[in-house]
Amino acid sequence: MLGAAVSVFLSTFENKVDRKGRVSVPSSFRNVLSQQRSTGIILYPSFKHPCIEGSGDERIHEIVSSIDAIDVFSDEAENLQTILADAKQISVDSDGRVILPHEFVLHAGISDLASFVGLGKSFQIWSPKNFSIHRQRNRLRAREQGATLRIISSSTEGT
Amino acid sequence: MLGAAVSVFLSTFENKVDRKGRVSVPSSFRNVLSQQRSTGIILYPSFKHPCIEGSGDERIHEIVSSIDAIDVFSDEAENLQTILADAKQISVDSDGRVILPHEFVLHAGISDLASFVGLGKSFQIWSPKNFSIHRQRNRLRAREQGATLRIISSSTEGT
DNA sequence: ATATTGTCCATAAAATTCCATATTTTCCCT
DNA sequence: AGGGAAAATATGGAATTTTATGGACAATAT
Repeated sequence: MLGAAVSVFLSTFENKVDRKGRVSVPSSFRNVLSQQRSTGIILYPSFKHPCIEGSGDERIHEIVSSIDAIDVFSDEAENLQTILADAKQISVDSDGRVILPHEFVLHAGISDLASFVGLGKSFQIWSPKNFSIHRQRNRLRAREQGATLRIISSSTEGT
Repeated sequence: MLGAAVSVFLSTFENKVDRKGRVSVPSSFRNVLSQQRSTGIILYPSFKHPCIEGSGDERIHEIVSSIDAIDVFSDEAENLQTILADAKQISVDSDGRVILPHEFVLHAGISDLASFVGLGKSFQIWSPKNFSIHRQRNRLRAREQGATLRIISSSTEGT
């Protein structure tokens, strides 16, 4: 275990998917999950991208309360409810591995490698090939939209 | 180290990278980090230069809160998440050393020496050769542009 | 039965801890 | 101020632990 314990999902890890569909959850992600007292991980297909969205069950509670907070019959509420309907709770075995549900694997185009991508409070699981395309596109856009960097540097200013 | 306890990353230090990829973090940098209560350091590849960007780990929390402050599905949020996906948290061992991640070493063209360059609130890690080129270019440009520099005085400085 | 799931063991690679040493720097004493 | 003991640094290497990953086996469900 890494001495440093930042409690957010960080960095990208590429792990192998074996013949039985098992794949190791990166150990630093497992640490974040255990800090959240998550019994397992929650997975659901992304509707924006060909990837799997993942988080501890903390995140699901947030989504549930968001739904409560908005109009029950609004489109937004329905979108969020779709997430819940599609989500699955997956248990992590004693060696730190999970089995990715078959439908999700198809949705993400994953075969024998899976990229776990840390996004702070949540993470994504991609096929490495799709992820590198996505990443490249994001980098280009981030460069065009200089605003991003401004936000960061202004919040550092305090210190 | 008792010296001048300046709480910003300052000056440049060239340290050896051993066979295992370990390199000592300059002790004055370590002092800054411990003052910031950083348990480790955050590293990520620079978009602008062939070098590694570094800072204390509080920066990650700033980025995560920036993400929280905006719409989860926006481009803006994704831009910021890209930074998290590329960043790594590295722990500093009891002897004050870190292991530079292989991808970052490649990006920066580092082999057996690494230059730690203090930039105030953050720092960079360069291969000494690339850094000297970079510095030279910066100096030339500064001279051509007349090196204007506006100093913002802090509130305590009166006048 | 047959396929799927969960538990357990084995192992190689990588990371972390621990120890050793040479060189400085700091500090104290006379 | 100078000498030297003590602490701090940068660096090398060894020992130990953690990970990721593959396979065997029993338990379950279809």
